[in-house]
Amino acid sequence: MKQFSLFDKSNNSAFIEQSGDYDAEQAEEPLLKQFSFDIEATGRDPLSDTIVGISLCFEKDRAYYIPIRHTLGQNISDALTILKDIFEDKSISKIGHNLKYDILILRQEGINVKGTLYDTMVLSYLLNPNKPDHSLEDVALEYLSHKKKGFNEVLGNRTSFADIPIEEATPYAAEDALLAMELKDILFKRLKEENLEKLYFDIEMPLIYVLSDMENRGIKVDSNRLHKLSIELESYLKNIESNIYNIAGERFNINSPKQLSIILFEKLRLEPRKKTKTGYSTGMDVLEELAKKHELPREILNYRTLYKIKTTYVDTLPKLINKRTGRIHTSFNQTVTATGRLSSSEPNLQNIPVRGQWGSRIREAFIADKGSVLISADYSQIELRVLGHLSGDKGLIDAFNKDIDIHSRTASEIFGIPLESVTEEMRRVAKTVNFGIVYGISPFGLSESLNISQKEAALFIESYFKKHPSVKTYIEKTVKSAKTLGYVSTLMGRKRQIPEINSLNQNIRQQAERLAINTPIQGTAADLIKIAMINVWDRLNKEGLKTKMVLQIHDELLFEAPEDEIEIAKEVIKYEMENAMKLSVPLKVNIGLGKSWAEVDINAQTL
DNA sequence: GCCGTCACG
DNA sequence: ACGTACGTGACGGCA
Repeated sequence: MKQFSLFDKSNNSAFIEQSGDYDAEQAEEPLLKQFSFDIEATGRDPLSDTIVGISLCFEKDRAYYIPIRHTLGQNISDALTILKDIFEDKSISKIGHNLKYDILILRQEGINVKGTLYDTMVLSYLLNPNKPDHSLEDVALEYLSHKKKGFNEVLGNRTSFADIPIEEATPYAAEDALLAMELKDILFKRLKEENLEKLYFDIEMPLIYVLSDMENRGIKVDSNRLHKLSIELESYLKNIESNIYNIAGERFNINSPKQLSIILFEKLRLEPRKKTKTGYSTGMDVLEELAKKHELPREILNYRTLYKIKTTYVDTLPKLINKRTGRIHTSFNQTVTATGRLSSSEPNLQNIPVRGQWGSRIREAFIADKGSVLISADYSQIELRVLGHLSGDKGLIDAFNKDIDIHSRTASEIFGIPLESVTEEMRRVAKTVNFGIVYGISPFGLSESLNISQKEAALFIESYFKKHPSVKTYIEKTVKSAKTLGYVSTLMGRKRQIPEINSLNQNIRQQAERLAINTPIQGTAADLIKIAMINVWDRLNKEGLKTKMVLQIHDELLFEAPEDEIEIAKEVIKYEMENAMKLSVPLKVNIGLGKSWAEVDINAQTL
């Protein structure tokens, strides 16, 4: 006798249906086109957890919960074998909330999900990328006015979902599948109304498969190397710490900006430069200035650098090495940023240090598997190329067509000198100007980051726009359109609402205008690399290569390739990235190669 | 749980 | 006069 528990929405209760035999036909239903599902697991880590049960919904108002590894109650042990066929059937669409998680956990069970996905979390994100929370609880509340119990609420003081009696587990689990089913219709209808269907099917939906593959693969990290680094950092920190106490004439908590303020601005009577909400700023730019007058700020800066490196990276990364795989598996979040970029967390592998000696030494610990190498491929000046395309600016297009160093070119323009006469310093200034343009430049912002007067900054901006009138009109056109429509969009039609664009408060309005300028540029670059990821991934699969995409860092992709595949992998990667989109400027990708991430960076520079 | 700080693109 | 570069995530301090 097997148990099949059913949740019936009409009387809002769950019950256990006794059925003589578990009938696959009954669950599958003939002519099944789509179904929604949700997996309950032992914890929250898809690479270590096992499935406790699965809820399934084939039609609205009725969902099933299939206990697979419940401690309390009978289980249907062959359910996964039966379900494998429908999960792997390309012609059956899968509906769920955060399907990347379910795909990952099903893979641990040997199930390779295929076919069209309707991910209500991703759908909600595309409809409103400003929404801070796309959890099922929050999306159901917004679109269905339905208050759903949180997982922890249901769990209570029990440790695992498996410890919840089936009678209690069923309504909770079944509700998730039901909600996803209901939300799919509502969200998808809205998606079509907003003309976001193509963006979903061409980019975000296939990307779910790519990201789950990357997370599943992970990256190898040499914890021995990091351990040695930690010991070295520890001794440096001890020295700097006692040096700081000597200079200050007392011991205090260096990590407390509040205590540091007292030392700097009261005891030593140094001049405060900036205020924060809570007091005087002790940020890097301020300490950099103060360092000219006193020796303490420099030591604080040194301390902070090393402390950051040690606590955030060197000591933390080894703890996140997965026991089963021996590798680090980050989460790539697809529904976080307002612009369409990905983010990475637990750990964030998109902000691993790169500058200075410590950057290299940390990246030396990111290594390829035995017999493989790491290949990095990064887009050169992606955002400025996107700006060139979006604005149609002749100067930018010409520069990229001729493959001229763009910052040097800008320098020659804003300083009014020939390209050959541009100095390193002028190039540095021009680089900042170029960044500023992409961020929605203001004289204040530019003056702050260049440490010049607002007047001088305004002159740079003026001369830039004189040389690039199309960029100026493009920016004006974008802001104007944002004011009329209330949103801006990327080349692929991704939208970001800018509700503050018509604010009467000047500060808020100007900030909104900068978002309106920056979002189409940053967002189009995000669209572009996402397309490249999908195309590279497809090609690698189709050609049966073992090369694996492991990281995305906004304009860079990192791969792990078997040594005998290096040449073909490089070719596929470069080609697919440079041809991800046909723009009015060429796309350029630099390739680096090495046994560690540090080596890859060095090689990329010299290649 | 927020704030300041700082790592990355 | 005011407060301002765009997008993230993680850490320690502190209430």
